[in-house]
Amino acid sequence: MQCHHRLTNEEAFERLSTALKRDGARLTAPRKLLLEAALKAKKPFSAEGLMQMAEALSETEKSAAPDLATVYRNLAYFNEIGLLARVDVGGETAIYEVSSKEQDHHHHYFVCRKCGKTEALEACSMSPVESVLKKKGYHGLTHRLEFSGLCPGC
Amino acid sequence: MQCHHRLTNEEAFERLSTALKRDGARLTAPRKLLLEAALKAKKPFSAEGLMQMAEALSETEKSAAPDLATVYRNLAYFNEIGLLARVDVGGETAIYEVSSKEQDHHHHYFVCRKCGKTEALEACSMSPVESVLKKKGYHGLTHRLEFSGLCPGC
DNA sequence: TTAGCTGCAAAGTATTTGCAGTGGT
DNA sequence: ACCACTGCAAATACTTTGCAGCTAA
Repeated sequence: MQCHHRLTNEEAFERLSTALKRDGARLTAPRKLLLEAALKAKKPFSAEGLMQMAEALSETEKSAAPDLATVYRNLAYFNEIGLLARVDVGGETAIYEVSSKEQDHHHHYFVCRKCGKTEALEACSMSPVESVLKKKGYHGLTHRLEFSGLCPGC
Repeated sequence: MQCHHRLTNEEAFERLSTALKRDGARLTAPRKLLLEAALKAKKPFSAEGLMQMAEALSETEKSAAPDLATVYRNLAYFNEIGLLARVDVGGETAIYEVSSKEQDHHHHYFVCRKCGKTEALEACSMSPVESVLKKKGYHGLTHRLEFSGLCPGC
């Protein structure tokens, strides 16, 4: 199993247009700009962060930067259709990242209970739980394994 | 490996008093009330939720219910000393639960990306990653495995 | 007695919502 | 033309912080 293989731009836009058609939703300029910004991101981002990235892009394109409320609304939509995945790492702000190509994509983190330091881990171990979920009717699965405790310095 | 074996009340209070001594901190009435409330909880709780539970208890004891700010301060302290563990399940509010007896305690959840429905899972699979972390100097480890996707109804 | 802790109130940050106007399809 | 979507602004939710008085050790 492979980790961290994100969707390509083409795959992402195709997934979006399929969902849009299905939902009777529209491909607006802010929507497109936000997805482009998300795809360029090298790290998970917050709503605020995505808006700033879109802001930077909007100078290239002729459109204006999207409003924060619009960012939140689209983040929710992208998450719902599986384009982005919400990643809850200890902090107070919700952060997102582009979903992986594989259904069984997952992430490993370590979060220090004291200083909040986060470290990404490499090792992978696929859980047998996922197959149980699939049998129950869950779909579009993603999973995340997070460790917490105290880091060497704390 | 066993799951969901929470600390007993005695163990919890002993862990607290040890930490208090070490930190030069004090066992105050609100602190005690909050821990008692947390220990009685049958489900993970938010700051608001813990305050309400403490409120209920405070009628039995003769003390008053703690202020919300005090709840947040103690939640942070309890989390730091490993008495409680912060559990980030999709939502916007931080929730906590009483830590397990074992160091390698973990939780399995499924969170629906659309309706937010959360389901607790039973299966366990210990990750080999934890031993790597221990070698690196991390301690007081806990881990959590969370699945997300769409539930049968969505 | 001396800090740590608390309640209260105010500030700060994150996220959501109402609404009138704009723009995809 | 219809209706989803947007920007703007206000509302809401959550969490943190400052401070003066209280109290455990």
